[in-house]
Amino acid sequence: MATMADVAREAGVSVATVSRLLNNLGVVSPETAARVYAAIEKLSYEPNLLARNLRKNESRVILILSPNITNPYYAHILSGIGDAAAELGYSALIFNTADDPARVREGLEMLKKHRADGAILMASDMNCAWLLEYADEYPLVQCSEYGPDVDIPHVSIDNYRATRDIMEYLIGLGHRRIAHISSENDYISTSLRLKGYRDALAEHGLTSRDDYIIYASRDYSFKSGKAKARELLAVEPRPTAIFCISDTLALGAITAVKEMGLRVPQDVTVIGFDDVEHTTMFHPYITTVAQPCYEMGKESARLLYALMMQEKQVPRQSILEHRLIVRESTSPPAELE
Amino acid sequence: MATMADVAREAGVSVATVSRLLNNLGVVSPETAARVYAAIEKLSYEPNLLARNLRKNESRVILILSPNITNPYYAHILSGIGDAAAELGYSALIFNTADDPARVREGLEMLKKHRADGAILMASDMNCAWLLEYADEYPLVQCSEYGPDVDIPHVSIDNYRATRDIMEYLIGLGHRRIAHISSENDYISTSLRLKGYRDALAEHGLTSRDDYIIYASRDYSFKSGKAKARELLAVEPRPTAIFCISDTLALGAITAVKEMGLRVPQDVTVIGFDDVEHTTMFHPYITTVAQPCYEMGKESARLLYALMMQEKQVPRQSILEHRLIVRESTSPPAELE
DNA sequence: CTGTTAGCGCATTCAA
DNA sequence: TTGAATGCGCTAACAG
Repeated sequence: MATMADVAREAGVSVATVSRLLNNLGVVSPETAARVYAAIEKLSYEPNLLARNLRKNESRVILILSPNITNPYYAHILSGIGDAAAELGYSALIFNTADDPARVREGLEMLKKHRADGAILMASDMNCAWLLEYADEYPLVQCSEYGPDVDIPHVSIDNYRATRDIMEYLIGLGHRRIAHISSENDYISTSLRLKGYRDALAEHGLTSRDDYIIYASRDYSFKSGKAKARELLAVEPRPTAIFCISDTLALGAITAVKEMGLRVPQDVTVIGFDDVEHTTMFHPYITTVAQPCYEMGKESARLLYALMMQEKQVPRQSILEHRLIVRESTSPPAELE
Repeated sequence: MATMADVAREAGVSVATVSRLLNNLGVVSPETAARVYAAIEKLSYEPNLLARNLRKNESRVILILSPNITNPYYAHILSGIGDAAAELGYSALIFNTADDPARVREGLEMLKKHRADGAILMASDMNCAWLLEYADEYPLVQCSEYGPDVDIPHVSIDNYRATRDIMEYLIGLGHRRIAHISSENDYISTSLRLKGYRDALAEHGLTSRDDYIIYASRDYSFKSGKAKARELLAVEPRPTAIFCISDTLALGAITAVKEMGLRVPQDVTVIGFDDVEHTTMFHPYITTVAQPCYEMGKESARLLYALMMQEKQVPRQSILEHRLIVRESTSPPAELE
C-alpha cells in the first residue's frame, strides 16, 4: 500500500505538495501537478482515511440509530440518509438500538470515541430530554419522532394536520362512528394523531367515545392490529370506520373485519398511515396518508450536515408534506347509501 | 475532550500504563490501575478511535454492499450482519449499490482507502470473477449470491435442494403441470432453482414445457409476478401449479389467479420462496421455502471476521438450512380430488 | 511492573 | 510555488 511519501518520492516533490494537490489547497504548478498525478496513477495510491481523519479530527461518518432496519418505514428513511450521506462525502453507520434507550446511549457514546461526527436518531420517545446532554456536545438530528419541548433539530411531517385531513375525509364521507387504533408507545406522532382525532370529532360535534379508542402494541404489529380491531368491532354500536395509525395495523384490522364476515369498505371503512407497507398487493388497497420517508431521511442528513459544518441558523425543525391517498378501503357508511 | 496524556498526568503515570490497562496487555499493579480508572472516570475519558485505528492500521468497520436496503430480504440479512458485527466489536457501514457493478467497485475502493477492513457483498451476478482482484487483497464474503467458480467465501442455502424439496412436494400432491416463474437476472440462485425444477420434472418422467417457464423482472417485483402469471395461466393446458422464485412474485401470481376468477389453491396452487415478504397477512397464506436471512447475515459476518483475523482454514462456503413451510396456497390439483 | 520513545500517514504552519 | 518540520492520539517495542 503506497503512502503519500511514496508518491512524493516518485514524483520528486515533497509530501506537502501532494497533500496540497489532493486537497485543492494553495496553488500547484501544472507541471508538478502532472508529475504527481502520474505518480499517483503509477502507484495506484489512495489516501489513507485513517491518517487523514486523525489529522483533521473528524471521521466523515454519520451514525444512524434505528430500532429495527427490518421495518420498511425505517428502511426507507435509512435509504434516504445513506444516499444523502454519500453525496455529502460521508459514510453511514447503522446501529441497531432494538428500541432500548440503553442501546441508544451506547450508540451515542460512539460520538465521544470519534467513531462518527454526528448522529440521526429515530423513534425517540417524547421524554427524551436526556438526549440534550449529547446534543449539547455533538451534532444530533431526530427523524420522525422527537420531544415536543426538547430543542434538538428534527424532521417530521405534520402529524396533527395529517390526522385532521384523514378525519375531514372520513367525516365528509358521512362517517359518524369513527374508531381509532392508537398505540401504547410514547411517540409524539401517536400523541398528535390522537389529539387530531379527538379535536376533529369535537369540532364536528361528534362525541368522543373512550371505547372507540384502543391501544395496539408499541411496534404496530399486524397481530395486534387484528386483535384490537376485533375488540373495536364488538362495541355497540359498531363503528363504521377505523382510523389506524399505521398501515400494518390497518392490514390487521382489515383481516379482522373479513374474518368476522364483514366487508371492507362496505361494512367497515379502514384507513391506515405511512403508505410504506405492502398496501397495494391485496384488495382492498389501503387508503392511507403517505409520509415521504426517503426524503425525510435525506433532509435529516442535510440538517445534520449543516450542524456538523457549524452553520449558523440551522432550522430546529423541518416539516415535510404528507399526502392523503384514497384507495379502496374507504367509502361512505352503508347507512347512508 | 480528554486525551490519554491527560489521563496519565491526572493519574501520575505514563501513557503506556494507561494504554496497557485499556488493552489488557502486560500487567498493571492494582493500585496504579485504580488510580488510572479514577482519572478516566474523572475526566470521562474515551479513547479516540481515530488515533487507535491509525496506529493499529485497522478501521474496525465492515462494509456492506447491498443493492437496496428497502427490500426485506436484504434488510433481514443486514440486521444479522449488524448484530454480529457489534458483538465482534465492529461497526457496520451500509453502502447502497443500486444493483450497479460500477457502484460495487466504488464501494470496494473504500477498502483501499482504509475506510473498512472487509466487505460483505450481496446480490453478485454469476460472472463476478472480477471481484477476485479485490478478494486477493482484502477480506471479502458473499452472501446469498456468488459465482459458481469464483473462489470467494460465501454463505447461502442449497438452492438446488430447496427447489427439489418444493418439486417433490408439488409432485407428491399430484401436480403434473407445474409452471415456473424465474427471473431474467443472472444470480446463481435463479440458475440453480431453474435446474432443480427441470431435473425434478425429468426424474419424474414429466415433460418440461418451455411455455411453462417464464422470466420475471430482475427485482422480483409484484407487478412482474402478476403479469407473468397471467401469461402462464393463458397457456393451454393451464398449469395446475406455479412455482415462483420469490414470495413477492408469488403474491403477484396469486393476485393474477384471483383476478382471472380462479381460486388459490383449489384451481391453481402457488408456491413462493424466501418467507420474508408479508406472507401471512392475507389469505391464502403462502406456502414457501424459508431462508434463514438473519442467520445468513450473522454467518457472513463471522466468516468475514475469520478472514480479517487471518485465520487459516476459513471455509470457502457455508450452506445454511432452508425449510419448506406448507401453508394455504398449495393443495392437490382439482382434477385428482 | 512502569516509563521513554518512535512512529502510523496525513494536513498544515512557517519559511524560503 | 515549494519544502521542512510538527503533531493529531494512540500502541508497541524496548529499556529499566
